[in-house]
Amino acid sequence: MSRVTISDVAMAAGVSKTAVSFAFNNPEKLGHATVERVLQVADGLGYAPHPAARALSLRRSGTIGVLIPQRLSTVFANAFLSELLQGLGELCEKHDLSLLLVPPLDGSLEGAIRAASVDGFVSLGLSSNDRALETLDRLGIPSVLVDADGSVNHPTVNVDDAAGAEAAARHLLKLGHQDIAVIGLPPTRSEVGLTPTAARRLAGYQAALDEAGAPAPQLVTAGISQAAGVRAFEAIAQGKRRPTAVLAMSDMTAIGVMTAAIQAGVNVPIDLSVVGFDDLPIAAWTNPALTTVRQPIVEKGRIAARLLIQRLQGRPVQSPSPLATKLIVRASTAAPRTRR
Amino acid sequence: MSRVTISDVAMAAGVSKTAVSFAFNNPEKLGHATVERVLQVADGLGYAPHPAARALSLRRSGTIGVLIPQRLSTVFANAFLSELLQGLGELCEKHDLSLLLVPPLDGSLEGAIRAASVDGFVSLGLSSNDRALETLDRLGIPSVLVDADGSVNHPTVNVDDAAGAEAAARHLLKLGHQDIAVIGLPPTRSEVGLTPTAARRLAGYQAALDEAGAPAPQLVTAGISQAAGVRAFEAIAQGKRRPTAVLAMSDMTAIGVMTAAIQAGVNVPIDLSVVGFDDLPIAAWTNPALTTVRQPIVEKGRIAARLLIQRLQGRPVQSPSPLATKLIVRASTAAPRTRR
DNA sequence: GATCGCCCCTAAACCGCTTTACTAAAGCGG
DNA sequence: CCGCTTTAGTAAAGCGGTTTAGGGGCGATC
Repeated sequence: MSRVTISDVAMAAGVSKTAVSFAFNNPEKLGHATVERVLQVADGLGYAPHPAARALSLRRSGTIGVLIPQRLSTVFANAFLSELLQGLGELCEKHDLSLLLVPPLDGSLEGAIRAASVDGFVSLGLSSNDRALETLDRLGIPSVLVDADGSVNHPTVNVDDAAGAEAAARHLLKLGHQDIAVIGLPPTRSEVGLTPTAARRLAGYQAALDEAGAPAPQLVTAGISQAAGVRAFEAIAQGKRRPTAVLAMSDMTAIGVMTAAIQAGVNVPIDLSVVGFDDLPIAAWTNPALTTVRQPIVEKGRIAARLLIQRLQGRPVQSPSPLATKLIVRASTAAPRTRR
Repeated sequence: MSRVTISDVAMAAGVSKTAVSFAFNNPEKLGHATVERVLQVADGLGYAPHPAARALSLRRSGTIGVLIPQRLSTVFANAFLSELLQGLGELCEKHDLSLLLVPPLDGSLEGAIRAASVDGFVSLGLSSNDRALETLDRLGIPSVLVDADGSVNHPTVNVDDAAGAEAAARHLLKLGHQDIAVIGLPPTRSEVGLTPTAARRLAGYQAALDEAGAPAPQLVTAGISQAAGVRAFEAIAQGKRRPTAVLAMSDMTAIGVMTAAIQAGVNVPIDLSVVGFDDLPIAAWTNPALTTVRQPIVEKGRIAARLLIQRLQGRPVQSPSPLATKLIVRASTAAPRTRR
């Protein structure tokens, strides 16, 4: 009782395999009556072409992979990926493509890449020296990079992280903050360095602080989860000089910091200002509502998908210029309580 | 400059294709030296077995599909799927499986099912009369159902929706509410009726109301997005008799209702109590924090993945009993302002 | 009446891998 | 030195589709 194959249909309809294939894919090559009959028989038998066989023969799978440098349980705890998938999904559905989530396999992204039956990849947060990129190139799989370094080989979709970060830092400086802590994103995997986005945001913060002659910020690294933010707050709170403001590179981390701060009796924003990054939907709903840097994540997904689809169709593509970011001031930031 | 195949490696290493295959998959069948040499050559050439060819030959793809009855852009606007994917992802990564997102193709789930190269499906929200289920059966693809009707053919993972809903309604009744509106989930696709979860929750609400002898609730149907919640509030507000409380079947919808209510100058919870369903992380962060029914979504994903993996390994599985739900009382519910 | 062209349809090659069945050579006990 | 078991490797047959090249029939053309 194994699967119905094309041969079964051919036999039952009294035609060749070719005819069956044509009936589905090139009906104009066959007489009208034959097409009808074949389709009828196929339907009766419950025939569906085997996707892997089809992919092998056609040299395309109708699937695009989303290369995710972290474990799914980690990355789905942050709505960033959900937003991106909304954008990707929109375009993919329009072009009858499926999305394959490709996280590291046994810790190795390269292994996961090799094993994935996809026509192309949308890769997240890869730095240009990542070996995964090399693997993609060697296998010749078309790829579009999101949140990456500039790459010569691949179209890349980025936002203006530096400008956004700079605006965030300026906002705090203008409010009068001097003691600022920065909560950075960790490297996504042990073997690679700072994430491209993290590097750019850090540079943005730094540029604003330098320009204002502010002291170097305390730098803590934390994951992208709320729990990581809680730990980051604890790390900061232990320091000898308590900052009056925190710049976080992710909304979820910022929320974790707020949670922990409020829990510890610290008033946000009076005693501690907090700024996030991303402007996820939840940012508008926290209490106090989160001041953060908005980046158009859904749009990023749409653009990435569009570029990849264009590449798959053989059309030339070029990277768009970085998308604009925008500081959204809400209630989690205020002037520090006292300036001495 | 096409892809390096197993033949290329065989030729370069001076052995047969069989030997190359063995070197990767059954090294013990070959001399140690040969294995070494083949692997060396393969690595030098940048060889990776073609996934589709492998899938065709092995009759397994190493991928499990997540059957999603709605468009990705819709469904990812609600954190439910993210949570579920955390659970699914956890188990899948452990077993070296990838996840393929399978939304309807041109509106047809069945078409999407046929086209997906997967070893099994985790299907969301399918009612037992859904034609998609029939398709799954005919193709003989192992499946596990989540949030479905009880099914004889497939293991099913459910939560105790009715009890959760009943608890939510009781909570409102105990506070003194009599005029209650229910915001139901819409059918996921036009051709099917009420979602199984929606039906069970509705039954739960109804049971509590009947028991208390409360009047029949006003019933509005709205999507699972915040925007849908906003529209639902507007629909309710237009009615002649304004309810003092709202039971929503989804947190996002509930949040939309709160947004719209507050926007319209209605005080939540004083003038309007709102109860959600799911207890997504965001529910704790809204202002006021949302009273809602907690269901263990991540755990649901874990269990579904575990069951499916067991089925794929040929081990017998049986549906677990429905997982417990729990009413989480926060700040969005209170006694109605005045009882006449 | 032979030739051509057109319409339908098919045989067979191919996509790239796995695996069964088999062979040649080596090892070994008697 | 012979027959028997291992060892090390191979040829070929799948897996289930698509596609190229071509064959048979038949009406139109010359």
